[in-house]
Amino acid sequence: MNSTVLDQMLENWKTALHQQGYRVTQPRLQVMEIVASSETPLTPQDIYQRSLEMDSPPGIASVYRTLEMMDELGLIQQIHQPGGCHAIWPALDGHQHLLICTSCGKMRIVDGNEEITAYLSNIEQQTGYQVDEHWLQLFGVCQDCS
Amino acid sequence: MNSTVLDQMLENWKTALHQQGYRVTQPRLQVMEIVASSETPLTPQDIYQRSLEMDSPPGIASVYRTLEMMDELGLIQQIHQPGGCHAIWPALDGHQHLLICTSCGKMRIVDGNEEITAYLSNIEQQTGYQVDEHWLQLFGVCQDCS
DNA sequence: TTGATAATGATAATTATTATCAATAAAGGC
DNA sequence: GCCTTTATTGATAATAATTATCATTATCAA
Repeated sequence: MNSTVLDQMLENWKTALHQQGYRVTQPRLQVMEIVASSETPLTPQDIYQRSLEMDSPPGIASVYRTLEMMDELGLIQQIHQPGGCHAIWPALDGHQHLLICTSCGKMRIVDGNEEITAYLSNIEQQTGYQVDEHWLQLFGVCQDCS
Repeated sequence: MNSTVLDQMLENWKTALHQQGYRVTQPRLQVMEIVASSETPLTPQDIYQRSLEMDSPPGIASVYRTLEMMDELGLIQQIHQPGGCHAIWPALDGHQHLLICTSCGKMRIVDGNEEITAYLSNIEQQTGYQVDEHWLQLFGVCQDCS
């Protein structure tokens, strides 16, 4: 992310805060700058650690508060990585794609793996990456709940 | 998940433990039964809470230990839900699919959204669910790292 | 410049997870 | 079926992450 793009992103974010009636404060700017300029996804703790190298760094509580606000405004997204999260489900045969009802929590397996496999091959060719793993999870409302 | 399927799953899991030299203990069976019979993904804490209704429930440490073991054996998978995890990334325009290098952590956006959109329509028709949200994340090794 | 108040920092409280270690129970050999 | 070995457990301490509290501070509209 080059400097111009970064500046643009920060400007957009500041505008979003203003539009929603949030104050543009020093701690918020510091967190936003770290998030915008990172090459990799960062945890709140990562962000706090990096902020400590700045002059008068924000408190840890402000880091969390700023991230929560940015999430509400849709300025950031959460990235889910292997080894990260916590909910458990039996591993049935092979790789599966899950459809979770956001109302009742029920899950079901969806098929159509061939289409995804084809999609992944395309991606590998386009990017030169070797894709070892993928997650596809769908969230929606089941017939019982809608 | 009906009773026969559940029993079969528990049998398979017990066999897996034996084959890997793990003992089949009461606490492990209790955790496995809860996981196998649940209609929804459960957190370790959920599982612990449910276990408290059983006779001589396992300690919380055994719940974590059992889940860790089951994960190593591939008996369970982790489910990642909105609001759950912790790594942060700027939300760029619209919905995006992310390709993360498991070696250096770098991310890139992949395209091909049309294919995924078509796939999702199929799913909606097949299942009757209204799919509101989806996550597709790819993990692999980038050219620099391989 | 000032006043109202949103936001902050410091820190306490809460929650989740992992580590420790003496006591216990699973499983193979008899 | 009973021993013996030792993997596993439970209780709990330690660690880590997140959230809540509240007096003080800084933003920003007037």
